[in-house]
Amino acid sequence: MSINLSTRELRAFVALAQQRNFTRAAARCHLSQSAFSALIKGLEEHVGGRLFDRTTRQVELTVEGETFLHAALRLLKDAESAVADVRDHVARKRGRVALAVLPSLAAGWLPPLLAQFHRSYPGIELDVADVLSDVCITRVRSGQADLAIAATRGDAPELRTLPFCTDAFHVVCHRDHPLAQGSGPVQLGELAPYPHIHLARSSSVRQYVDMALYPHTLQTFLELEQLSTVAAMVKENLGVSIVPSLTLFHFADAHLHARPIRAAGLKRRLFLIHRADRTLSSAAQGMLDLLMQHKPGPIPGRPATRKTAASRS
Amino acid sequence: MSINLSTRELRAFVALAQQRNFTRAAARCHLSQSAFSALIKGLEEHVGGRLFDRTTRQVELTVEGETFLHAALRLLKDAESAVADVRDHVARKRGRVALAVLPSLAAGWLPPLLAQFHRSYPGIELDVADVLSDVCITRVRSGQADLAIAATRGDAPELRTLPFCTDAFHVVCHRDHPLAQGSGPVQLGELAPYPHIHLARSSSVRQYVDMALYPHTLQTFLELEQLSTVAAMVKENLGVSIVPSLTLFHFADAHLHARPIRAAGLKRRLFLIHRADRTLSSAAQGMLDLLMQHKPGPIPGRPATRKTAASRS
DNA sequence: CGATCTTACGGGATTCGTAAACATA
DNA sequence: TATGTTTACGAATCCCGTAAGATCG
Repeated sequence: MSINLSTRELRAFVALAQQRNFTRAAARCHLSQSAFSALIKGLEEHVGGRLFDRTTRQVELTVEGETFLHAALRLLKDAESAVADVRDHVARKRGRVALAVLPSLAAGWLPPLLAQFHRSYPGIELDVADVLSDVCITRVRSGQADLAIAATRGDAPELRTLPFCTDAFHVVCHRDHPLAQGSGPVQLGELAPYPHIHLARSSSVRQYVDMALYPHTLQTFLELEQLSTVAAMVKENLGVSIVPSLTLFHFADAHLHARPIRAAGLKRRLFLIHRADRTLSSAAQGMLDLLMQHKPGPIPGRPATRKTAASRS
Repeated sequence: MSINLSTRELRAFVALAQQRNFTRAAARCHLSQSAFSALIKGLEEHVGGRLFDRTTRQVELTVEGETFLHAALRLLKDAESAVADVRDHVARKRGRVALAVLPSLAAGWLPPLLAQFHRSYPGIELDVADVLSDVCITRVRSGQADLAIAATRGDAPELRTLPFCTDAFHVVCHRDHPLAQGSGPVQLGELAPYPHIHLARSSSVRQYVDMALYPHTLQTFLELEQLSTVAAMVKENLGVSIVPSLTLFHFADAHLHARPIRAAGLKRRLFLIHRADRTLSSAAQGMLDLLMQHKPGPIPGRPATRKTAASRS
């Protein structure tokens, strides 16, 4: 019933249809003329009818062969492009990688890495969602993202969570603020007296700080959505703000001052998350390798140089 | 470089992609599990990358495999339909036959045969050109028609001409005309005294008659294009007309009378013509067989019953 | 430990190439 | 007769199935 048909047969058929000569077509297929003849004969039996009219002097397509020629050409083209597609994807000449990354990393640390990735694999489409941790994880679970970098572990069984890096906190203030006197680390307790400006959406920062200060609390003066707004407010000396060290690039301004906070355990851990039940595409694996090689170092804004690559076998 | 890919491999791939289990997929392909495993392995080497992630417990498509699955499904469908196309054409379930037939035959003798052909092969499209001999032959030479029935031989080397039948001539006149006295054959000489109505376009008739009468000639009274007009004129008793016997059905009328003409060599020969350098399509061969089996007999309007079939091996 | 995929290996079918037979212009 | 296709046949290759090995849950 359902027959077997190979691209070799199709190529032989097309060669003969074009050359109209067994000997030349056989040579083009790197076959002896007799093997080629047998191959065509077999193909004709497969498809169930003669495809060529042949005398010793002339080889011509039959009407049926002519209709088959069109199909054969298209099949060959499609088959070759299908295989080329797979090869291109494996070779990272084509493909797509979708990332879900915390906004703090997405704006500061990620861009140069994406640029590097794009230089290496210019054919790969990139899709970055700069979203908060739980959305990052949701995206990976649903398959919308291949990789996520989030501040929480992915606890679903189908997810794999790799420790990525740790992020400390800095306090930022106006250069005229009392805290701007020194440039070294400050104790968390020193911050209590001052009005604070918080980033509402990244409530995880708030939780970390509250936990570390307990039973003391900070004076919340203002809650904002955007880090850049926080920076503007601090620049007006309306208060100080505790921010993840990786977001300090938002506060690179002559009127602002930043100091690291020294407090036991006051740091957040970031994780790289992907699905465990589906291997990463070749392109996504390449992205993972690159990200792991360039984890943010302990000093924000200065990439670590030691290699901690995880490579596919 | 260019690889070999067979529908067997594709079917195996699709089976595994759907079953996600080597053992079951192997069974579906009527293969041992080990042979199936090797086949998939070979396919993966062919396309140049892993298509499945497999542990002993789970078999899943890789991202690359998923893109390949779409292509594989389409390739299989196309390949099967291509083969089915050829088989349908060979089995005369589909196809097309183009005929070029003299108008005399096309209107009277051909229609019931086409009806019979269509009953036998309802999927075959038919194209009939009712044109004069030289156009018939031109159409076959140019490939516009598969078969022609014409009054002249096709003398080009790429044409094959089969004797088809001979056609005598009748004289038709009004029932009140002197010639209507008898019903048996008339001598050609008996016609000379009467004014004649000729069919201008089928000048071959004229040539035959002139040749047979030489050195005498007929009194040409009127030249017309359409046989039906000739019939109408004769019905008004404006003259008599010599027409090929096969066209007598145009003159089946109570007011008209027809008598065969007896004259040595006064008959035209009809030929069936097709290209010799291209075999007929299966459908056209079927048509040829049918036509040859039902050649018009010596008495017009009554199909011959003896079989003179020419069959393909 | 059980289910499942992979590897090893002998036997069998397929396919190849050389050479002779055959066909057509 | 010369060119080109088909047939014949031994040899190499490929593919299949059985059985043992490896791996994951």
